Amino acid sequence: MSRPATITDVANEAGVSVSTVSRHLRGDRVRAAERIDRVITLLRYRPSPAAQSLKSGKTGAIALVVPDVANPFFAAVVRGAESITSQSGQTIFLANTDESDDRETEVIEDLLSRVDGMILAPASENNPNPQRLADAGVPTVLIDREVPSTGGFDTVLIDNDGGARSAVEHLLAKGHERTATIAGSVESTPGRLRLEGYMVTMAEKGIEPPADFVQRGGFKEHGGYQAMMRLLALPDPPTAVFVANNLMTIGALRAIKDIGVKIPDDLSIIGFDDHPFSEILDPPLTVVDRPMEQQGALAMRMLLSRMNEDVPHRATKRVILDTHLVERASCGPPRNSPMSIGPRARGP
Amino acid sequence: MSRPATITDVANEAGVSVSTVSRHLRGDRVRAAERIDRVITLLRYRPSPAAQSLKSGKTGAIALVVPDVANPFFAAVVRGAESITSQSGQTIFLANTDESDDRETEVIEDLLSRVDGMILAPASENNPNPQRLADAGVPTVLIDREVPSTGGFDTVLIDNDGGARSAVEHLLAKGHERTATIAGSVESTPGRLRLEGYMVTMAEKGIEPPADFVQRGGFKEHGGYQAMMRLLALPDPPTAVFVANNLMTIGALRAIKDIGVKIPDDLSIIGFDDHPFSEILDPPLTVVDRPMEQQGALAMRMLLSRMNEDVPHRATKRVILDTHLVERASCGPPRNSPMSIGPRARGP
DNA sequence: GTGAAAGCGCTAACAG
DNA sequence: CTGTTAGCGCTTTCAC
Repeated sequence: MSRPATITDVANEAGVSVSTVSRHLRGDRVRAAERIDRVITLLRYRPSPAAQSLKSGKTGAIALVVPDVANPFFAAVVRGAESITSQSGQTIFLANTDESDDRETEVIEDLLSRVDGMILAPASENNPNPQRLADAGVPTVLIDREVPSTGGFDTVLIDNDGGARSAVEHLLAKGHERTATIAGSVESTPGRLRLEGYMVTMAEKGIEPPADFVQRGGFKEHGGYQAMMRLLALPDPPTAVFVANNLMTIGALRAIKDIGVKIPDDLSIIGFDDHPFSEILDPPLTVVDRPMEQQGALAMRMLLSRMNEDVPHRATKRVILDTHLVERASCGPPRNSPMSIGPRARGP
Repeated sequence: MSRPATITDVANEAGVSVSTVSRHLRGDRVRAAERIDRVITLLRYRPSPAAQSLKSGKTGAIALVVPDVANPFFAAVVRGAESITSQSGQTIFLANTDESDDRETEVIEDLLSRVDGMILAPASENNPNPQRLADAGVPTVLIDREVPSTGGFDTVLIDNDGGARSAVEHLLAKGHERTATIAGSVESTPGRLRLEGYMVTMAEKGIEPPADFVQRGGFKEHGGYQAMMRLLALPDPPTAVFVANNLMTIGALRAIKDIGVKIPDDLSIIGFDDHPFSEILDPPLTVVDRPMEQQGALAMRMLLSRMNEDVPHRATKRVILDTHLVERASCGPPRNSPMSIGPRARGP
């Protein structure tokens, strides 16, 4: 518990110079290798990251900045990213922005000079933070969300539009002309694109949903609850709802339970992002799923290769992963529709 | 995007010495204050954390090391801890150990010299990592889990034993002599104590559960699934199960669904740790809950005060937070029991 | 109030 | 292969 040993302590104790110790540490062959190793363990020597990075300009760390660590999607992204770095010897610093641009600014300012690279899921699209990173020369890859105004970032997205489309088409195919949506934060890429996917798909079928059928939920459970409550209170409520993310879906389902609406008889519901509990709900939840860990792993691979680059300005990569529909049992035909005749039908 | 500005650049540009700039930055009154500020923004100057900590020995960062960021409990702990640091100007580095001692060792070795303090939920109780931190002189507070062998840490626990007891007593009160448990990792504090709570409470009622009634689930969803499958495959299965954490409960419920067992008619189930989805399950899940964010906030407060300490060896604090039972509808009387007579009874 | 200068622990020339 | 030495950017005496 005394003062931590420095490289000088090791050198003295081993009877060599600091450069020899340093070389040995970096992998060069040295005569005193064994002796140095012995002294290192004896003294519990650990190189000081501060000194190393002051000298080298490298920190050996990567930041992973996400809006919500508690969201199972981002937890999966973290797992995916970690699975890649475990090879590379880089440390990951995880940070949470709570879906707030301001918090994100703070976090980034703080991490900026402590890391060699950053994976960022920006809280919103019109947000100067990624540009800040670019200005500071920190290699950055954007994940799940992009910032159109300031190009030049490698990005790993999913097909939000296509995912939303497949969800809405699924509902439409069951006969739900009265399909509503609970959108996330439309300032963010997934929020905007999933809403767009809903609107466009509806329009293609010649349906113009009433304004009330588009509710905002802000990506959090509470927002999903409120939004569903508003939908259910409508004089002429929807027969189906597309909820644009996992957390909001939990909230929406709570509202549905509180009101006593029956799924799928009274209301069909489809979520975005799968979750282990989707299967154990009653009825099991139909969702749009996507390769979450893969998204994290890919982003990390892209970042690593970007960081190891000699020429800093290679062309920008933008990859879009596919979603797929996992059909379970939360979507049925609307009540009173011709399609609802059958064992499940209950109406007059 | 050129070389980041240093304090020397600022000093030159402002026409003062570096020490004046440094003093201004640290809050001293300086004549050139305004001019310096202007130059700082002009040059986008940011002090280098590496240089600062090399000089001062402080890093301005705190590590929060948990076994599983994806577990909603730890996500809540993170939120709680962040709510405290946002005042203190410290950065939080979050790290994941995946419930593995070895991974934890790596992570800690890596973070050791990058932070001023650490909040750690050790993967297991017989694990040298906390001792490693103590040896290195890093102020540490343990959360949720302790390491009995090496005392001397401030610790924030919950009443695992009492929580388990209340769960088992709840089941017993409904008439379930045949109560089984799905335990977490018994190498960890909560795993060990919750199992102990189960055993002791059963014993007090004069019940000795068959060996098969104690299943290990390792705190992950998959383990809970497997464990419940084994329980359900028993020639004489339990009528109630106490599952020792949230993730395993999801797995257990999946197994129950797969097999087609009905809750609570065929089987009662009680979980540990509440979750938003507990309410939307059918039937809603009865659980033992605890103040999660508070646990994180408290740990951070204790760490901060420990870090600001002059005398390094104040007496160790150990706080234990209470749990409470949230009764919903997943526990009923056992089938065929006298208590099951009533509207819910279905047996012969 | 201010500036000059030493030095935190390490790496990377540069000489041997 | 090895040792000497000059900083990396910053804080902090120490003198003014």
